[in-house]
Amino acid sequence: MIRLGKLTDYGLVLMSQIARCAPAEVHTARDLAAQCHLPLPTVSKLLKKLLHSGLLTSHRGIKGGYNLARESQLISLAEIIAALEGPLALTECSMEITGLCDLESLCPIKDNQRIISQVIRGALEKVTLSDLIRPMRLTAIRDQKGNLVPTVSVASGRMQ
Amino acid sequence: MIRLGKLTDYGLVLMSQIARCAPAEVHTARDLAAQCHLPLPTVSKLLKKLLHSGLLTSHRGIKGGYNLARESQLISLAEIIAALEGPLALTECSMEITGLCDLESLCPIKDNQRIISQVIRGALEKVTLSDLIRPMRLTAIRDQKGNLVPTVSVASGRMQ
DNA sequence: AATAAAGAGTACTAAAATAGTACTATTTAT
DNA sequence: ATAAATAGTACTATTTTAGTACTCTTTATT
Repeated sequence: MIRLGKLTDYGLVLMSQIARCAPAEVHTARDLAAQCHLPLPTVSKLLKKLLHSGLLTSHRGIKGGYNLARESQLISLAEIIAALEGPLALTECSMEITGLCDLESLCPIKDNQRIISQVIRGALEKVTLSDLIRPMRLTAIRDQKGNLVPTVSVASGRMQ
Repeated sequence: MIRLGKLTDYGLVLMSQIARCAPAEVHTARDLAAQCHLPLPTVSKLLKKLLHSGLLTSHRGIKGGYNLARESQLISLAEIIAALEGPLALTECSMEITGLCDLESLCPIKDNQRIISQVIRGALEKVTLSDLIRPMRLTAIRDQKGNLVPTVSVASGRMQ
């Protein structure tokens, strides 16, 4: 329904993996790639992006690595997704094609995008990285078929 | 931040255009294309999808056209977006690549996707088509720079 | 009954964004 | 001094998306 892109997904996995460990522990790109079963170059690329967005800190050289810039309760999904998806890509409507919009005084596409983005961002800002990893460890339950299912009660409970 | 795709955007514009008119009025694909400044084949394609999802009704033959299947207050953005984006595309993780997930008992990608989809869907279900068109007509305000900005107060007010 | 206007359905093509890879430079603890 | 790590850039292939064309079926009007 909403496309997040593989890379964004990978990024969330990486952030979760870091968040699950001790706060002081640093993580090399190589270790994270192995733990998450992802290709190393891709992991490096993602970690750099997350670093530039201020969600991670890094230490270079031997014994270097990455770590969370803040506690996991203070990092929202909105931030992580925004860091990886880039700033909301405006449609080309917002530029020079002004001659087309003669009937409406306001461009409806622009407004729709703005409203929807705001709604989604509002929802994602209320869910933190710690919410994302908590149900996986504590509140996983089994459904009728016996499959483990993480209860979303924590995340969705905060929404309303 | 969240990619909706041009076609989904167009679809929202079409639905809004229909919703703005009198409830009994039928709309041909040709008229909608002209009113929204969109190519006719694309509009046809979108209207068919919306029809199949039960959001529109259609009448064939001359004097035919499309109309909303329900009142605009009863159509949520989640429905429209789901109709146009297709069902949430599961990542390939959910299938036969089971050998990779030996360390974790639960696939973290799957869980993330499920949680995020649920959060976003929950937010979009609370916003209706009538919310989408209302701020454009009634509560548009001007910001510091004098630009018209639709107030999202209606939509975001319903969220919490 | 004929006709024209509308939707219904299918298949194909082109373009753009995404994902992935490779390579080089720089930093730093041992 | 060296090895291990991050930092940065550029390139390529694949996939998805967007767009188009064509044919069939239905139906109000004349």
